[in-house]
Amino acid sequence: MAALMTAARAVFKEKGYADALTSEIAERAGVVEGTIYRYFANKRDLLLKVVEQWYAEMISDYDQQLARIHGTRNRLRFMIWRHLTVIHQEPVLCRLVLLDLRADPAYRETSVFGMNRQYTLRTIEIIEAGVASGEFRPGIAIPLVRDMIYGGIEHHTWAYLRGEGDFSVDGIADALADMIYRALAVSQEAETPEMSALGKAVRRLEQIADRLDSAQLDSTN
Amino acid sequence: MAALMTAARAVFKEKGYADALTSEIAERAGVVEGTIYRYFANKRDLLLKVVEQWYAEMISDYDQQLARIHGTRNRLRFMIWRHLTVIHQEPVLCRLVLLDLRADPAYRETSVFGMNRQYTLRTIEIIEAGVASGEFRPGIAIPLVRDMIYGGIEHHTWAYLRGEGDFSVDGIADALADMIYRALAVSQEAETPEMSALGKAVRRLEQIADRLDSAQLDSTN
Amino acid sequence: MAALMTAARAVFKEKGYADALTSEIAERAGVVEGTIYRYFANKRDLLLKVVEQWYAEMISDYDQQLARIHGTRNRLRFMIWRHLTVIHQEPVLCRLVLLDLRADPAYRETSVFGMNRQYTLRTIEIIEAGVASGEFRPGIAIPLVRDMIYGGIEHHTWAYLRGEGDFSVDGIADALADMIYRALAVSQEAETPEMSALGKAVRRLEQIADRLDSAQLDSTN
Amino acid sequence: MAALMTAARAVFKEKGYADALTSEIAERAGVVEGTIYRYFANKRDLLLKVVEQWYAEMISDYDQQLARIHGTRNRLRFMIWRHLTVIHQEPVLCRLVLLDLRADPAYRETSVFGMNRQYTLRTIEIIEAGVASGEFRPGIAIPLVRDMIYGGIEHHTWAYLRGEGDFSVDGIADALADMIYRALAVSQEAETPEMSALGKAVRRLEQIADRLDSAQLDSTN
DNA sequence: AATGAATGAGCCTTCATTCAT
DNA sequence: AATGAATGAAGGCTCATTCAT
Repeated sequence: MAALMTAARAVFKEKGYADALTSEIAERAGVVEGTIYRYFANKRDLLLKVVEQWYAEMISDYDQQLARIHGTRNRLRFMIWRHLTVIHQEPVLCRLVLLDLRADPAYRETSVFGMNRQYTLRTIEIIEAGVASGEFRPGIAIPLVRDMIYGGIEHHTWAYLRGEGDFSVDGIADALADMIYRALAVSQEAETPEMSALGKAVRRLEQIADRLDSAQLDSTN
Repeated sequence: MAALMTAARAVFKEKGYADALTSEIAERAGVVEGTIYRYFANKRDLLLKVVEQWYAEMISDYDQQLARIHGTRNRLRFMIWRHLTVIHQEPVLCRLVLLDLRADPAYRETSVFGMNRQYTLRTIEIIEAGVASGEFRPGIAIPLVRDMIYGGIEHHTWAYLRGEGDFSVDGIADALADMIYRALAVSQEAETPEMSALGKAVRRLEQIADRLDSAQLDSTN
Repeated sequence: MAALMTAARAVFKEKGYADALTSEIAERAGVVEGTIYRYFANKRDLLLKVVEQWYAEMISDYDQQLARIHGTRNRLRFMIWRHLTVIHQEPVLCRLVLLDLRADPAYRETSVFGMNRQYTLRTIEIIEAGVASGEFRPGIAIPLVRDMIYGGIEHHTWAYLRGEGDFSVDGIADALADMIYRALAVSQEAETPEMSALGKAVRRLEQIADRLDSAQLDSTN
Repeated sequence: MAALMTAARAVFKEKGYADALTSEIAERAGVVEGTIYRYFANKRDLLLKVVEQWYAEMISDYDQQLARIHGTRNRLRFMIWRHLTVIHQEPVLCRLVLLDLRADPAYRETSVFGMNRQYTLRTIEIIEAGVASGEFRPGIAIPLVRDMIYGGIEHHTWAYLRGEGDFSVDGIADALADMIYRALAVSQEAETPEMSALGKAVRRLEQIADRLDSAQLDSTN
């Protein structure tokens, strides 16, 4: 039931999982507590369904945006930037996933586990494509790279997830994307001042080209 | 009191924080429950003290071992390998830190926060030394590198922390150390004469980009 | 829930507040402990509700009886006599109010505070009416008179409230009513033996008239 | 031990009895907890001794001041004013006596009970002297007067004892002393000749009342 | 006289879940 | 489909007092 999902999402966002009361969720949805159990096996199942829906929204959004971005470096940066944005916008839901779902022994049997796989799959595909095109070295431990990205972001944003201070989505995205790119790139010769400047110019042009693509898409819809 | 710390550590390792009973801790230490509260403010304080002691042991061990290891790459790999080893040997205590301590809003005021800083400080110093010696590039976002290392490890070992399967300490240590090294190392190539021509090309590209940017801005406003 | 209120009242009367166990209250009401907390915020709230109900009973009883009693002196004596009777019949509940409720810093925000106001309001109105009719002096500090009455009664019955000995409701009522009347009456000439005897006779006749009134009321219902 | 008494009095005044910790009392006295029990049977005994000492100070002070005050009315007012002053200056200690000592079933066996007797004895003696000198009526229920005074004051100052607002020592002393005086004073008027006729009328009324009483009894049985 | 470490019993409260209506 | 009243298990914490040294 949509009203229950909406109510649950709101309450979970305000209170977190443990402090969210089924009674409050029911009240906000305009039903009695017992009704929850007609649609959801238990409170945890309700959380699972809420997070599932959230992931579905995110994945769909990723695909739309990613379709307009070209170049391994840009796409990689986008994935990082987008994930940082999610954390920045929904810290409480992120905490729920990290603490209440991922830590559960049954997490792997969970639908959210699968959706998270999908969620990070784009990053892996970008890296694989980079390897295939020769832009990245062969023999890279790709899952480990994925963990460096997502784990690095998670680690870096824990204070924010805890409710302390803030962080710069763009700044972190730039620095992290650069570092990951360097770790994977086939040669490291690029670091003369001229090559660095060339890289920047090329990236600018690519971004402009992306924007032109998007503009075209928008005008045709 | 040592007996209480030992007992608490054992019970926390077996049951986790929430499922650890103060009554069981007291019983194993051979005292009554009330005695716990002469030495510790509450159950959480007991956890804090246990983790503190554990960190102290680890930090001391690190320093002893690190003194014998030379070379940036070796030292970096050691830090990674050692952390992986800790997770491999004490997954439950690691979970406690990750889930029960780090997520707490008061974590920053905690002694464990400070010890964790110390714990990762070695890694930061190694990187700084690498930069100072010219082995690593200048201008590296060192805290972010730290987060890639520890967050990457954490992310990679979550299944194990959850109690699923196993992981290869040495394999991960090698792959991760290599990746981090590449991300930080200066380029091996020297500057070539043709680079001056590159500079000219770059400047031309930048001018094109500027023109395109201006054109877009005009049409969208 | 009525059963819980009944059970709670009984247990509070037997054990006092601190020694009353929620488990026993629940058991006597034939429900489980948790059920208490569906109807009452906590143990103290339960006490509050029990005392509230008791006050409501008393106030209603007062009004019924007071309607049949005429004459300032008689009405004043009735209020005193009735309060003494309450203490005589329910010493433990009175102790609860005096020690556990009235001493609480939040007492003033309590519903019982308001009901106690109502409870003593009758006395104040009787005195006010006495002043209005010229029977009592003008300029009397009425709240202080109320405190002399209720405080005097309380002070006088503390040994009984403590469980020691007994006291004569009628004797104290007579003596106290007389003293209060004297303190308030407009002239004190009445104290010749003849006037004293006259007063007694008149009061007897008034009481008989009251009884006749009541009898008539009863026979018409 | 004086240091313990001083420390205990301070802590009791700050925290009240229940919230006063023996550990804090010991600490302030510069001894360890166990030492308390060398001088006092238990925490309650410590409270008793502290209150005893306080009463002794007060009684001595009373006697000094009372020696200089003459006239029944003045002496009575002084007793009232002095008691109000005590409450005004030491509300917490007063609460301790009222709630923690007086309510105790063993209060009567307590030394404080006796001292409180002494404390109020002065008031009783003043009234007795008033009766002996003919200033007050004979046949007064003196203990009840004492209760009206001390109970009235207590009732009137409960809000203050609870920590709410303030009260005027002098204003209340005046009003209460006046009221008590009126309640006790003999009538000012002398007997008049017509009173003998009144006697006859009274006797006739009594006879009517007797007949009515009998009639009622007959019809209801 | 003083220490100070150890005692130890006991109860209020929570809230997801159920199931007869 | 919805109600909503009832369930019921479980555990951290306190602090005055003791007693061997």
